[in-house]
Amino acid sequence: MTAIKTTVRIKRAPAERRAQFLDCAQALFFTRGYDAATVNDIIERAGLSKGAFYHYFDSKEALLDALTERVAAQIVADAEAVLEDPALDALSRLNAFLEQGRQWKIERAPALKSAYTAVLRADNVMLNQRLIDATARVVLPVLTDIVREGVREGLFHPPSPEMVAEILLQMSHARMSVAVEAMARAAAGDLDGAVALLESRLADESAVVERLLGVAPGSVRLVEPGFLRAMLAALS
Amino acid sequence: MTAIKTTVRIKRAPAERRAQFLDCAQALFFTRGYDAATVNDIIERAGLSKGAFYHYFDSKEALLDALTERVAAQIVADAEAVLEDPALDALSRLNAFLEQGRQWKIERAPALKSAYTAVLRADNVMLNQRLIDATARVVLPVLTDIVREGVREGLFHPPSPEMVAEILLQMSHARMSVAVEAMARAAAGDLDGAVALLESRLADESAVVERLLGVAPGSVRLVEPGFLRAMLAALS
DNA sequence: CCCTAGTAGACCGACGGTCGGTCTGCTATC
DNA sequence: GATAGCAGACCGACCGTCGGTCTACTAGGG
Repeated sequence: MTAIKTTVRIKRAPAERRAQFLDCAQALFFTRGYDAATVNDIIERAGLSKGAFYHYFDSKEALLDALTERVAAQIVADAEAVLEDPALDALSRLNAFLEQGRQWKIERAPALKSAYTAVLRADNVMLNQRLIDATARVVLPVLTDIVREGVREGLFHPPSPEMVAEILLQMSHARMSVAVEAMARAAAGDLDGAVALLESRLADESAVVERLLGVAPGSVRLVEPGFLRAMLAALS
Repeated sequence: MTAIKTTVRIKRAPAERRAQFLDCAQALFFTRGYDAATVNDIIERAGLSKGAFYHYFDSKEALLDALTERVAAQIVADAEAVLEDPALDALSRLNAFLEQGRQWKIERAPALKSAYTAVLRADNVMLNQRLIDATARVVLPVLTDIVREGVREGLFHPPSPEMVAEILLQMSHARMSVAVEAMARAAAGDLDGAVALLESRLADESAVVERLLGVAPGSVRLVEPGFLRAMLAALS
């Protein structure tokens, strides 16, 4: 009846296929957004079928979970060296961890702008929330440990280590919208304004963290001289 | 062919109809969730038609916006007396504002439990985010003003008034999940554990705020003796 | 040692059901 | 009779399902 279409079939290692779907989904989710990117879009980009998709993932949402999980796992993997180094005291470890984050941003600078704006779009809350949750699950324990370590070492004097770690993380999430605003300004030609905006935000954050940890001003390095300008210039 | 059904038509003031939709949607969104509650569910509950729905709202999302806007507006309206009272200094105003929040919770205690759990469900991120955004838009300026006022009065010494206000708000949002956990414990019979959990959380938050504002411990009243126990007992 | 029947599971794509949204036209009111 | 308010049949897009196909591998007979 219906003509049987014989398509070329290439078989690959399952893990590879999964990754292939995840890669395509990531690209689409971070540009069009989670809702706007349909399963058909994903399979088209992957050059695979509906059947293949649902062979590897129970649902579109399950794919999102797998994706955010992968991102979160990458973060701790990158930071492992810093987190395990026994030579560091708590403050150095915290600063090294923050530096790691800056490094991470430099490496993926090209993708960052579209990712940030995509994630913050009103119709893309799902992706944003899942990313926040997934990263929080892995980063929050790490931060809490560092703060507790600092307390043991007598370096930090926070009212509550857990709350301070939580606030540190929340501030970095809230910072995204400021970063988007800054990138917009930079794109509009106002590089100085953009730098100033983010710099003052980060200065405020630093002051808050230092106050909470009970350390001297300037101890916590949220911002590195020149970093913001280089970053914002590269992104516009 | 199909028999024409003549339904009784009741004419009402447009604002009233709008409110009717909003009421029904609110009830459904806070129980089933935003995605799960379909437009058909809403119009069925309201006893009205698709045509009526799309006569008053451009889309389902527009309805959500209107709903969150209404909630946010209610919050400032309730708090206006406290916010305008010129007799209060900044610390008293802050405490009065927090007390107002507690009062608000007592009044709507019956709906709170289901609302909290519904809002925090993974598949209900949209509702949660819109509520947070809408309330932030109205509450953040208010909090920032109070903190700035305290600085002028020489009562507060924050590293950054804006950041402190932001943190205050974020903590209260993050608190929701702790509250849900506490309500679960209370429902499981462990009222003491539930009270202890929330009490320690609020103590930590108070300590953080006091440290940030540079005021004496005990100055900020996030928790009132007996309030938590009464609340949790009523909810389980 | 090769050849082949048998099997697991990777992969296909038409189809179903649901849901947000549109459109035509009726109806009560002025 | 004109018009705003409203009814509900209808549309298209989407997610997820399902019967089935095709490839790679394995086991056992020649």
